[in-house]
Amino acid sequence: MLCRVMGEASKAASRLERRKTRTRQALIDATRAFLARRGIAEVSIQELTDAADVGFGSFYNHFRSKDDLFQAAITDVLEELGQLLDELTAGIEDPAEVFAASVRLTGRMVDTHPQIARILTHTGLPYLDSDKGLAPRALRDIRHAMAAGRFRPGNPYVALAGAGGSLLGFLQLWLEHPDLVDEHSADELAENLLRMYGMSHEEAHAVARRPLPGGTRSAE
Amino acid sequence: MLCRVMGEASKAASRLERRKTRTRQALIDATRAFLARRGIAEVSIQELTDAADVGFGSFYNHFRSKDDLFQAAITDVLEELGQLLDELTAGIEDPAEVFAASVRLTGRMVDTHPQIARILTHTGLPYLDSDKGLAPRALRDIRHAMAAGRFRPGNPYVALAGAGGSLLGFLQLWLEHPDLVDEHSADELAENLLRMYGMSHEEAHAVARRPLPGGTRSAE
DNA sequence: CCCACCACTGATAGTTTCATCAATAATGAT
DNA sequence: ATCATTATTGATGAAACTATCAGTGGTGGG
Repeated sequence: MLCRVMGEASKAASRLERRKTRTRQALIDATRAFLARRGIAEVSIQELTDAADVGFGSFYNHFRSKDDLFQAAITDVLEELGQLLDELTAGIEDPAEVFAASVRLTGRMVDTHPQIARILTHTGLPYLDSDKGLAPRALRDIRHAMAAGRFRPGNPYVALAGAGGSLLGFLQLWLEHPDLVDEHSADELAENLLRMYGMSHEEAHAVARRPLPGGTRSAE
Repeated sequence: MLCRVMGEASKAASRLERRKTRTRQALIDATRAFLARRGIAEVSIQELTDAADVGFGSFYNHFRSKDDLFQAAITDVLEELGQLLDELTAGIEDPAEVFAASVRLTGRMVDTHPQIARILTHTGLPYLDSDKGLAPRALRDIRHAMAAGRFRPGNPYVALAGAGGSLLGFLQLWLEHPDLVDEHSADELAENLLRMYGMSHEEAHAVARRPLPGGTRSAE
């Protein structure tokens, strides 16, 4: 309590704090892996701590309950994804194209980040209205595009629910039936959504086929 | 094994068979109630049999596992809902309107059948490609409308995933934020989807505002 | 009326999961 | 080097859940 000189000001309250953060993140990461495989709640705390290579007792140092950990893990995924999309679309001027590119990139995640895609289909629906992660960003993009006169949906929340739900449905379809769908289908989905928001066929087609930024690949 | 005279031919293999069906349905109904409240799997078999007012041991006479029962309950819901929609839209000629009316009626279920709406948001996504329930009916409607030249989506499966996902997203939105949405929003959603499928603004608006069939109300 | 049959029932044993806690190890200041 | 502080750890007892099974009761044919 006496050392307030450099402890917090420097970066990350020196070591002890970092150790704490590290085990916490280990638990979250392990949980993310499980969330991708099975749905929620079908895993014991023991399995999670084992997978995280952490003592069983450590769990209760960081989380009140299993649900608490699940929530943290999901928030973690959504926030990471949201930031990734923000970075990738940072250079795009047309707000409608920002939206379309976000949809196309997220749709492609079945290919690029299958783990995250599975987490989304297993747990995404209740987070369509979350104030963190993807939802607020999508709402922001929709509003930008509305302000720019490119979109004319009625209720923007209905528009958001429609887009988010469509995306989840698309991911689910691709994951379960890879034969019916490919990566260009994600472009088609984006085009569909642009039409839904009031754009003409031609305009929607053009915007949804522009070159995509960044080709970040990873198997998570 | 000797009496095949009137046993099966009459109606429902006389009493013993009916008793069996009754307890089975009691379990399914109780499970439906739980599915509406919490998500899947957060309930013990004991709770289910208690709620169904059935002996604990009876469970294993009818279902192999809890998951088995959940599946049966969900199928039960979806099938009932599908048949209801079929009945209500039976008199509509225009296939595009059949589709729109189905969407509008399902969207309104937050108001008319909140229990079923909750089951859909909790468990619906994985059933978007099921061969029973709503999905095959929606696909049928989409194909009818395509054949009639009223819809021009690209891949009909992408179209289906988009519509189903949008609906689930809408239900979720309404359930969690009743202040942002009302029953007319369901019409707006249908209109959005019609535009997504290639209809013009005017046409979509007209079709999505035609009078709805049947006003079946029930609190389930 | 009696008997064979079938679904129903709840107690039980065996397993799994949870939350706690006292002991241990790591950290950082003196 | 020493010590107070704090995170980590795995063992432990309690609680919950599952699957089974021997017994009960309703059903329908003889």
